[in-house]
Amino acid sequence: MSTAPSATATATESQVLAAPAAEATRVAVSTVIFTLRRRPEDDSAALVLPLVRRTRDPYAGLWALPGGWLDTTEGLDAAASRTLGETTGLSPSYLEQLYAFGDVHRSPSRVVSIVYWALLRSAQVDAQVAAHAAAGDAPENVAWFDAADLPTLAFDHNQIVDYALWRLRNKAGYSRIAHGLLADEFTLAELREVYESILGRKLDPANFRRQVENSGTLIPTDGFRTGSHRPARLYRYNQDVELAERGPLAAPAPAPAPSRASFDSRTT
Amino acid sequence: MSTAPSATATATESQVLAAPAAEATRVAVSTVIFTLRRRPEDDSAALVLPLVRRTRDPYAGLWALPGGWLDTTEGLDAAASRTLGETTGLSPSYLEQLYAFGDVHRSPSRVVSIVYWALLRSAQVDAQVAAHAAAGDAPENVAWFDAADLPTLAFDHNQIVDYALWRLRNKAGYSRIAHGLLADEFTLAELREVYESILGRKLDPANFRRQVENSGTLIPTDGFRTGSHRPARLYRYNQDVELAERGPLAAPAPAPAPSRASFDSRTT
DNA sequence: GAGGTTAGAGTCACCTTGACTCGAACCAGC
DNA sequence: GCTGGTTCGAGTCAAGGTGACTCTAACCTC
Repeated sequence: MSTAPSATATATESQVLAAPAAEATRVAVSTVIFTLRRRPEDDSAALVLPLVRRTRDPYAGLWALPGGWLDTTEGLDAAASRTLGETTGLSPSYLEQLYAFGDVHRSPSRVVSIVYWALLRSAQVDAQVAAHAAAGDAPENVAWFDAADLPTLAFDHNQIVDYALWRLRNKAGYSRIAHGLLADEFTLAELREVYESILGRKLDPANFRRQVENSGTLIPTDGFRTGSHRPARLYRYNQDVELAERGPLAAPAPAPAPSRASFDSRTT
Repeated sequence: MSTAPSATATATESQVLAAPAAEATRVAVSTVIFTLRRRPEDDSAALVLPLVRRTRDPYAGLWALPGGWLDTTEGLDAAASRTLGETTGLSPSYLEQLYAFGDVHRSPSRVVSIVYWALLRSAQVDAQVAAHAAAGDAPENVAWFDAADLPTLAFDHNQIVDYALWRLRNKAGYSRIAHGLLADEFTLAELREVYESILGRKLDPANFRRQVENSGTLIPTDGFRTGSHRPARLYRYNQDVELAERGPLAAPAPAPAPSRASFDSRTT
């Protein structure tokens, strides 16, 4: 079975099989999906993303972003969720369109890729992976890579990941994007660690607390996280604030089934 | 997500091989292009954009964004420039990808539209229109509309324009986008008027001057604009600063012939 | 020459931010 | 059960940016 999901991934952007219909342009959908993983060595948090090893010819053997062809009966958002699920078994907590790549020579055949970027909560990764393992359909040919240390990828996917990382860092500065990487309840230290790993620099705990408390996006709970030194209060995101900064794509947007275009979607 | 991975793979492969000509998804490119026009009545500046009246059936008679089909031999940026030129005779001073719209029901047939947004200097509009009129190939069925007061457009184009306006306003806050609407040399009052018409509110002249002077993006010239009261110094944009905020798409971006992805491209 | 208008500089209060200090609460080791 | 170490969480202070405002210089028109 192993080859099944990877076949899907391979079909992405290949068109090798037949070079059909002479010169037809085809539309693919790919997703750059990040989550946080703890490095064993220094116990720091690192951004990681899943890649799929290609088994067919354009760039066979190389790693590529999960994706697939756009189906004629589904919207772009739905296609991103579907292809991500088929290739990796994952479903994101946040999903947003990144960019459309359509250079003539980015693939041997003519392919326009609508690329999404997504976030995943760490706990969800383990749960979803475990579920698939139990069901016996664990996706093969999928591996997780440190976003800061990628090999050479198929197509223009290195460039795409760079752009997604840049967008993530940018967006972390003015939106509540970090929620997509955290569980429902979290301590301020955990939230701060997410921002530190995204932005790549240390933040002052006191100042971070002041800023995030004044932003009005957090509501304190009665819970505390204990286990090491002084207990830290648990917080939860205020669901009422998220609509603030959104653009006009918010409501009537192409937002089908598993998509969750929450937060601010300032797109940049 | 798939029930059985093998089934998924099969479906995808058969789709690839079948190359369903009947239901093929097609890729279109459209552009929302803004310029400033002076309202005769109150002498204020207004954002206007050109629309094309449809002569064929989906939404025949309604106004739509200029655009056309993506050619197999051109990149997305090139297609945006080309279709814009073919339909309106205009070529923009700034061009950036906006969003890919791919809802299933946004058109009777299946169309994915890669939409760009662009800016045009007012002087260029007159020059280009005059050039086409002299050459006898003035585009028909093109009219300019106030961006704040549009009729019902074809397809989902009203929503697209709203999104482009939102992006323009957003971007005006942190980039030098206004340069795309001004001539090479301009006074601070002219620059301020551009921002005021984009943002829709008055700005304090003194504070505006202080901010823009400290930003380092302007270089004063020796010229003055005279004619009304005290002469105002002419400024010019500092071409060295623009690379600052750009993302990784800057250099290797799909930036072909007439495209000019200058300024900051923070995408939102 | 007088009055009006715009350019451009300066002042002041307020807010945000980074850097830093300090006490409170808890854990681990002795 | 005491002590030292660590983290939480509150507070202080200076620096820089911003909005609101004032003031003078330079030019226009009548």
